[in-house]
Amino acid sequence: MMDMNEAAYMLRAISNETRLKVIDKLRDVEELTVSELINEIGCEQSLLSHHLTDMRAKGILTCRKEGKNCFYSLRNKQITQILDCIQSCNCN
Amino acid sequence: MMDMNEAAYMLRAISNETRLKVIDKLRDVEELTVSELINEIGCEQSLLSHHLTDMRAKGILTCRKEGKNCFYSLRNKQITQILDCIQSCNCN
DNA sequence: ACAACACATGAACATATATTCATTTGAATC
DNA sequence: GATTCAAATGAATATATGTTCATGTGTTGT
Repeated sequence: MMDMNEAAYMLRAISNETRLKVIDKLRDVEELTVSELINEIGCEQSLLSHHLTDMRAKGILTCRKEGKNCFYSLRNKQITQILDCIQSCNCN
Repeated sequence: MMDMNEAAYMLRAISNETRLKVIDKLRDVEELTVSELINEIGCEQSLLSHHLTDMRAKGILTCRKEGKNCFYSLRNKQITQILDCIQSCNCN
């Protein structure tokens, strides 16, 4: 049987508007810098940074540094399926 | 584009160990009483009741009263796909 | 060396969520 | 009608999560 505690932990790590937007933005592109994400999402720098740091710590994102920039990408693209899931559930 | 705020709201409504267990238990059966859920999950009555009430309010569960018992079921079975999703992501 | 840029960090605070405990409600049984 | 059972509710508390603001760090360009 599945570890529901672990599952809940991972779900909590993405159950936030900003975080879902990050995942959505990274859906079809390989990587984006923090600045690009800020512009796309329209979120304050510090707030986004906190979210990114935590998502990285939880294994949802990875980042690659290059000069001044930091390129973020999804560690596992499969996570985007959850977006499709909720949508198809139309639990609204 | 998808409403990420709404999506996050629904995800938050299930991002909890007990709640995921409820969904999991209701996966393959039509309905279960609160007492049955308590036994299956091993959760305190009041705590489970709070979760059930909230999940009902958020449209994840429905319930049918019959005598002393209350039979809970998933409003939309599709929500169980999210469990498969997280599992296949093996984000752990 | 200094300024500007991209991003991270930490502390403080606000808000949301989870948990417990005591009590209540309604239905069934005696 | 008093007791028992199934479940819900409310208040109080604990814990987690989100947000802001000020500051720090490393890098680039001058």
